[in-house]
Amino acid sequence: MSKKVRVRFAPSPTGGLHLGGVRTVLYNYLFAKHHGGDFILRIEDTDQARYVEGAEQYIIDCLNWCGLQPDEGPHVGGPYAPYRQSERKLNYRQYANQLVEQGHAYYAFDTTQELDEMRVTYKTPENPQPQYNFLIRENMRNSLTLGKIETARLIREGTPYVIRIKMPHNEEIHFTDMIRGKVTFNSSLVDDKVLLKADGMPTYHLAVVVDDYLMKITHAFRGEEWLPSAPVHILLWQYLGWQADMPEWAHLPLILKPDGHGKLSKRDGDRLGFPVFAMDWLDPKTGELTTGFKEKGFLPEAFVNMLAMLGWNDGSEQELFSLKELVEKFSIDRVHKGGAKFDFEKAKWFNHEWIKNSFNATLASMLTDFWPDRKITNKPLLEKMIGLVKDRCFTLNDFWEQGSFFLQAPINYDLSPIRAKWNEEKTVFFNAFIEVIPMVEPFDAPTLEAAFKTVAAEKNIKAGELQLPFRIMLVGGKFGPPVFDIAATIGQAQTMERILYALAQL
RNA sequence: GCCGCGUUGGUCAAUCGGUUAAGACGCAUCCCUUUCACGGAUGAAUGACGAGUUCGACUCUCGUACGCGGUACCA
Repeated sequence: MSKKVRVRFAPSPTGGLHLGGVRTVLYNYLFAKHHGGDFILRIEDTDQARYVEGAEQYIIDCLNWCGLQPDEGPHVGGPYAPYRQSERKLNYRQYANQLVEQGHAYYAFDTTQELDEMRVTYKTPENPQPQYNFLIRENMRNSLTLGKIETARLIREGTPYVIRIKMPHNEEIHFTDMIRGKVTFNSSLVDDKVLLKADGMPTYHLAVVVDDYLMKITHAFRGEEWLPSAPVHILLWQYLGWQADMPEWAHLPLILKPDGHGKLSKRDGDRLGFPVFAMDWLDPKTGELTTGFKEKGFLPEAFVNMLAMLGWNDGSEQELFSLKELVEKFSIDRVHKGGAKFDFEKAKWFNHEWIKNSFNATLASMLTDFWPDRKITNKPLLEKMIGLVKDRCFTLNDFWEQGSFFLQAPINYDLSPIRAKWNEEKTVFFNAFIEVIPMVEPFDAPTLEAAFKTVAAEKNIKAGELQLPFRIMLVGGKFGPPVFDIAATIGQAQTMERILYALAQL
């Protein structure tokens, strides 16, 4: 019997959840669910310096919005609790000590200052960034150079120390990545990474391995930026004697900035005017607010759909997928190796498609949530309005711009396009038309249009010349769905009222 | 510098040795529409470069170039 699939998403609560992060979760989730497995959320909050209050809840909120609910996690519990690294502290030291006893790791007493000096001393044009490696560790203050007695003394005296992995000299380390195939590294080129920090917290390297083992993770997905540290993790799995349980790895391609090159960052969004976070993120330290896709008026389904297609497709021409369909069709071998540039125009297109395919009633309740300050009491009217304007809305925001005049009389009228050509005949026409409106039965678009044309013919004016004025009277500008649809939707009273108001202005 | 990973139109991308190299976004033109859009149609635009393997290479191999990532007591 094959073991059950268990994948985890392990963010560090240091700020907002950006596109790359959400896509990593998504692929984790899709893979787990596709194979009938569990999706686990683990919080990696060992980085005290960058830990941000509230970021964990924010991550959970984002996952909820996207519909990617974890099966296990700090807020839902599970058999391997706790799911926060900070609450698992004791475990890590135990394993780090084990590695030291086995000779795969050692104590290092070098101060920050000493490390800085080392980096300056050994810096050459050929080696601009010297590493704490098999060569240099011979010249540093660690248990390898100091000897047993001195090491024991320093520890007894409470000298701060870290535990570093002892990378072997000139060994081939290779592993199979589910996306990239076989990847090979030479151990001499990897430095002696710190495993346990002076404060007793593990670094990411120790923590992922220990946590993945203890939580029985079977598949590990992470960004491509982690590929260079994979050999450290592979070795740790071996040294700890857990090789048989090592998860399968998948290093996901990066999401790149639309212009130029490089990883997409928060700054790019600010600079180019689009969100890079799933939801609004208010940084409590700086007070800076970064807008999210949710608040920009994106449907979660569209957001997820768009992200899924940035680096994966099912090989067919289909582009629109629900989360359920994505789960059914996802396959890891179809994930791309190369990074993809983010394109906000395409993202909006996805949202537009999802808006068009959503029911009016669904959109109506979304909009009432989206506009908490705009008291919308007339739900049937809202739904009718949505039906008429949704084809032209790319985000939830657009609905107000495109359809607010259905819900309330326009505040600003731009009469300039008709003012120049205005004349007495037109005033006469509209006065006559108002008389007719109460008699139009039923008050629907075709009947009203017929009445409009009849009056125009009686008054000897071309109906075409009257349509633009009529539109502006109703909506305040040159936009919106067909005029008679608008009139029929807002009703007789509103139609007359708005004509009278505009007539007074003219 | 070193190591790793990449490279099909402007962007997302299909192709798993043989096609006129799909499709989508965006762009352009036309149609629809006496508003603005949506929509429909058409079009321009692609295999980084150089060798090799092969009857045949975008596809396999090698090299070059370029890009990205890493090179922290950050993840």
